[in-house]
Amino acid sequence: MAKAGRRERGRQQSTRERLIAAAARLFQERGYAGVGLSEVLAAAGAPKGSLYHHFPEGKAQLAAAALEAAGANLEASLHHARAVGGDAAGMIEGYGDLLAGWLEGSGFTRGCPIATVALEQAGEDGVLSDVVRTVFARWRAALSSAIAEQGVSAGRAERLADLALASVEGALILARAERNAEPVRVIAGEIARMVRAEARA
Amino acid sequence: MAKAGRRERGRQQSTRERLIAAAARLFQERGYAGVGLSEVLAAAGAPKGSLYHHFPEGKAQLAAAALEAAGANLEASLHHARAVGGDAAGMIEGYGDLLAGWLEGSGFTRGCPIATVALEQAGEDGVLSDVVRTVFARWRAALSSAIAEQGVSAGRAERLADLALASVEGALILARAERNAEPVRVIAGEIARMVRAEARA
DNA sequence: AAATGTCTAGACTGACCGGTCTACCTTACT
DNA sequence: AGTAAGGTAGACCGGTCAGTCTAGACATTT
Repeated sequence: MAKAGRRERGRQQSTRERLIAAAARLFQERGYAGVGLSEVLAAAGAPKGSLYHHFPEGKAQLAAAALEAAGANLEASLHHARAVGGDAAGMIEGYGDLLAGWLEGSGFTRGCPIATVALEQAGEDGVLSDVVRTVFARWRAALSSAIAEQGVSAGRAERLADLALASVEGALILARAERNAEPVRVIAGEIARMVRAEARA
Repeated sequence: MAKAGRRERGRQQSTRERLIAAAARLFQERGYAGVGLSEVLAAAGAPKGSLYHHFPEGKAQLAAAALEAAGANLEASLHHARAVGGDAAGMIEGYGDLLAGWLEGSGFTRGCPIATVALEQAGEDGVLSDVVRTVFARWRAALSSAIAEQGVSAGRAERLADLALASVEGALILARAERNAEPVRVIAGEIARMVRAEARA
């Protein structure tokens, strides 16, 4: 059986996975500086020793792993929304619906999983800024390739992808501030309409 | 001379004003939790006693005053951009240019003066959340009234204002992450074009 | 000049921060 | 059985956090 350690008991998560999940949720809710390690450890049910065993470089490394995981997760949802929604516009609408649902389901504590940290860290240059950059790039690529497949030129598709991404990110800020998910749906719908119009043309 | 204390020496700022200015800049750059009071005090050149004299409720009260001041400042810039730009679309373009200039001038450390704190505090309900809400509301009102004056219906104008606000906020996130102000200008131009089209119709 | 209220000044406090360290438990291999 | 490796457990460390407190500087009023 080679590698099956205690971490494979049933379908429970390993300590490492629990740490990442707890960190992702907390950083999403209150940002990097706003969350202490003790809180992450409590949420994950793990002692400090485990954290520094799995993430020897500490908080920043844990946060990088958490943002990466959350980014990959949302990227998968994007691709799923595209498959379900049919075209790029449907993808954007589905994406907006998904996020609006997250907002409402969490009492507006969870918006974009990386935006808060992205803003906090925008000035610094460390691992976190790098992760943020690559996650955004992947989301943009997913959007722009979907738009380009609708017969929009590559350059124009990238612009529209930027616009879609920015609008939804901004809508999430407004929605969380007002505790009302409507802006997210409205704005996603608005952008979807715009993309649809250009795809037809 | 009644009220002229030492604070009126020349055109220097009072301690209170320096505290607010320093706090506004630092919170804009790195968020609420990411900035310690000692750092604000050092930047303002003031001792702790002065802070707690002017802001007896401490950090939160200082931050509220700082966000309010920054919000009013940007609102004034919005109105100015409207006067200079001629119409609502010009206002949005001018607004984008202004923010893009801030970004570049600060090495991408300063974006929206309230967005970072808005996201950090979105879950909590304290003074800060209230200030964030009212500042966004005032920005939106400035935008939507300008758009409505172009012959767009009130309801539609509000939607477009939401879209403009959200897009620019989101563009600021992307721009700071990538250290490139272009998205801000491009997206502001895109929204301006959209508003112009609807105003003509 | 005495008194008053405003503001400055910074030492100090207890709590919490991220990070280190040693000890121990469990599993796998021999 | 013995041992090494992987992982868990939490006490502990210096530093920094927001906030309190006492003292005094300064300007104005009486």
